Amino acid sequence: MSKADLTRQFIIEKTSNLFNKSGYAGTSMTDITSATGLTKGSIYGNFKNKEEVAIEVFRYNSGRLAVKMSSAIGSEKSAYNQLVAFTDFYRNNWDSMLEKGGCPLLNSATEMDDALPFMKTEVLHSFKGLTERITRIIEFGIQQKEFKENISISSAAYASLFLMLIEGGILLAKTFEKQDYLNQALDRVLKIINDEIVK
Amino acid sequence: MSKADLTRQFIIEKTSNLFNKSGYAGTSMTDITSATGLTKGSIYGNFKNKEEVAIEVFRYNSGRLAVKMSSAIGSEKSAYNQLVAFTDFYRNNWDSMLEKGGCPLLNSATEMDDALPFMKTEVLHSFKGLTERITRIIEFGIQQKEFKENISISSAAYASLFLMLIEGGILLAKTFEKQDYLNQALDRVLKIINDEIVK
DNA sequence: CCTAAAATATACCGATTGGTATTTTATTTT
DNA sequence: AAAATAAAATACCAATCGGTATATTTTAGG
Repeated sequence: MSKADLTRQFIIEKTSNLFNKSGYAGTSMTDITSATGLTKGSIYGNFKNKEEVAIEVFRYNSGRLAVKMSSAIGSEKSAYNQLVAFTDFYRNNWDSMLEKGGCPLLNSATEMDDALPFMKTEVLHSFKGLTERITRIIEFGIQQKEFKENISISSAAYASLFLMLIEGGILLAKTFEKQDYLNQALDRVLKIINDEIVK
Repeated sequence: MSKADLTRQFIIEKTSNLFNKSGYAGTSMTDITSATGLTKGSIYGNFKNKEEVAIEVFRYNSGRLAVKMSSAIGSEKSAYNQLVAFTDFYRNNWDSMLEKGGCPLLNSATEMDDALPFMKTEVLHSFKGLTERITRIIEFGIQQKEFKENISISSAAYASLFLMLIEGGILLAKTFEKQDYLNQALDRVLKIINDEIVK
């Protein structure tokens, strides 16, 4: 890893919470310099503009989420336990997610889709990655005869349904400052799994 | 209605989509003047600052949502039909909501809770109003012997669950540009009503 | 119709915005 | 250690930011 790459990574990490909390429009170059302790010349020596920093920060935030989730799910063998680990991931990491400014997918998606199209592709890609991951677990469970053969909606539909519930739960938990809302969403996800998917 | 009040209302209406789409940080005073055709002097003659415009715009946006929903629900007599009307409201008004920049509650809640606390109270109040409205319908249904006496979670818990599903559905529908996601969330709300609430 | 008041427009303010050219400082390579 | 190269700091840019004081226009009352 070259010095330049190291500094790039340093800038990304130091501003990751900043962008997630204040958004793209709400984060200034001065905010970035004070968060990193570097000067503007250094930032622009490593990134071509503010957009590029924001994109890399989003990739970092959503990437880290994906990695942490993978390690939580990966240790489980059965499809059922993988889905439980998926919900537990949100349950156990809520405090950490909250202090980082909440779910980067939710935050970026709401800011980007209207005014700032430059990151839409990134956000879309992250959402797809997450739903596909859950979809594959369900399909794996079906294949392993662990789950019903004829689930009433498609695996992908269940995956997106879970994501909606969880993102909605995050929204309310953050707004009302009560994790209970997220837990309620997660409990509902588990109920659906038990009632409709598990044999 | 005085001239001043009229102009205030005019400014609010003309900038309502602007704030909902670009957010508070992403909307400048110049944006406001071009959207209204008025000058800065006129804006500041009617509002004390940008914050006040944003607050009034949010009140207008969430208020209109509440009014339109009330008129959709209000014509129904039974609690069940009121809940169906509630879901149909989102189904039928999706296009309109989309071109206004999406759900103002979702948009404002995500931007406000970290960086801009001045509007948190407003957003919270709107969320509470919405959940209380649904809670009352469920309680009314129970009272009318239309719904089960012993629902498995509280009326308020069902109400917030529905809201999570719908806001999550809106998020995905907007991100993927497919109303199907919202419809899926709404179908799930109806399924829960039929399976767990209706006698 | 004239006058007082209210509302809007004009012109401006200092501060901050994103971004760049240039100089200074670190880091490699020879 | 000297020379070449890369990276970071300084100093600056025009443009825009939110906001205000003042002048002009519009409205309302007698």
